[in-house]
Amino acid sequence: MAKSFTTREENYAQWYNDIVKKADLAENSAVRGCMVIKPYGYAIWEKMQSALDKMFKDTGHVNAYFPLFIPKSFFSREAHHVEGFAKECAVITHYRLKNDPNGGGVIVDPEAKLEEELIVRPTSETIIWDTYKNWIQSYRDLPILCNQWANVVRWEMRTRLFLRTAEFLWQEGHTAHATREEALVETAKMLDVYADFAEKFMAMPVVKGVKSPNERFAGADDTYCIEALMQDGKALQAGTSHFLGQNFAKAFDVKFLNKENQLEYVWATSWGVSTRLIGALIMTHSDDNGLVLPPALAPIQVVIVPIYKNEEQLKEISAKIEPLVQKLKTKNITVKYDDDSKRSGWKFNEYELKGVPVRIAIGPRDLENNQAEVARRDTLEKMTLHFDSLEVEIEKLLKDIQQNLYNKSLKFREENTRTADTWEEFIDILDHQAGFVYAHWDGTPETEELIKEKAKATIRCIPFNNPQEEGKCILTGNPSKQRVLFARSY
RNA sequence: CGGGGUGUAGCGCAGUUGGUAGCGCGCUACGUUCGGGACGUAGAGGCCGCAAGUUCGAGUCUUGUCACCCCGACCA
Repeated sequence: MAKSFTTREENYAQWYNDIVKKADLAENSAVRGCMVIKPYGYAIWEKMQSALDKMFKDTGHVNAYFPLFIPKSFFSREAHHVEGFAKECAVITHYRLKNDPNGGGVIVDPEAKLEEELIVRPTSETIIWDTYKNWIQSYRDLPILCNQWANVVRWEMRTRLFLRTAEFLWQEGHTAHATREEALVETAKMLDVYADFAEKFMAMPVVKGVKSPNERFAGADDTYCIEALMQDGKALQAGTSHFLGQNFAKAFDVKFLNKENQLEYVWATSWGVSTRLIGALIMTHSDDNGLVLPPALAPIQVVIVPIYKNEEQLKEISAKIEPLVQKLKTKNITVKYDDDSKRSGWKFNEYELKGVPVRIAIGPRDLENNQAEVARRDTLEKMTLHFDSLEVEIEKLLKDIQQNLYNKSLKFREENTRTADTWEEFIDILDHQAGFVYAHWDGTPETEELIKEKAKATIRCIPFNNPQEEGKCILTGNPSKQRVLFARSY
């Protein structure tokens, strides 16, 4: 493994790539900026999907699917939206190829030019609001609480596996409401869902807050977000929930008749999290031995490695293990019994690289004493347990690992959250300690922009329930009412 | 689009003053091993990114070209 994350040196990127590669999560594809998610990486995504999907259903949402292609004209209807996304859109101009009359290959048939170009969705607000227009006439049609699991394309200049790729997988919720208040409640509710998911499943503490106007989603009135701190001290936006006001309703002319028989524009929200969360998971927990997965999202929670010299011993161990595997399975614990012919030492390393939370090793010595060696991935501790107690102990251990990972990350975040009162202090922290910095800001977009330019740090969010305190802006010295959360970020 | 770098076996790399291609990992077979990435022996695997030029001869020199990577610009 490249280098300890605690050094926070510039080769953190190298270290990150190493983990992605060695844990067999993903690789760059032949298509520039696009990523191949390998089976093990995808299995983590599936765990995330199923947990999130259940949370969405529990809050009254349903799944639907909308087109991959969006007519160009839809985009220009919401001015801010088009401005925000125009620079990174993939555009479809033709619908046919033909044999090249001058040579072997095929060329785009110039006669097959589309009358109106199609955009490959970078996000689906426009196509969905064009659709919602037909679904909504009266207040009785509201609310609409839809989610879609989809892929989107944003033609980024520079990409990094999971964190920023040209195509990525995500879910996007799009809701329509009769009142502003109801839409605001929805926006906050879904942010809470994301925060719960991050903390309970990913074991990753997050700061909930609202984005400054500069950092707001293109087309939103407000953007709420969860911000997490990675082990190199950089912040990562892990999820967003947008209050879209009536912007899209107005752009797509979506009105409804209220109880008083008056026409009103519909209120909207949208919210999403993506495969970027896998990147967040890697950068939150991994150590120098590789990936560390929280049990709640680990595709394999327990791996059992037999240690044997010959077929006969293997048979003996397998017979002993079989009932344990069954028992763990009935407790909904995902177990892999790896009786592959690879050497045990090789397997130990392999499963550590892959972040499997618990490893059980069992050999002739253990058979004799009716015991097993149990190793936990988070602390790398090994213990010898009575074989008959394993079923109970493993279950406890998984819970304990989940909690320990959360506690560890929370402690890391707390130790790396600081306050700065002067510009010098602010820069010093960013340069030498990184992490989150609470500092006063005069509240103007111009100052925010200047700080970004000079310090390469952005306002990650203005936390909810942020304590109000008088102070002076670290850059301009103008009066400020509160500290906001700054960091350098991904 | 700027600045830098790299293209040689599946992967990671070496290749001297130009002389016709090698190492490590991995792979295959057999044997010995097996409690923290084992070892031995024998194998398989190459249009040296592509094209043109210089030369008796090019992985190596020249020119062109393509691709990828890193640093910026970009990133709701």
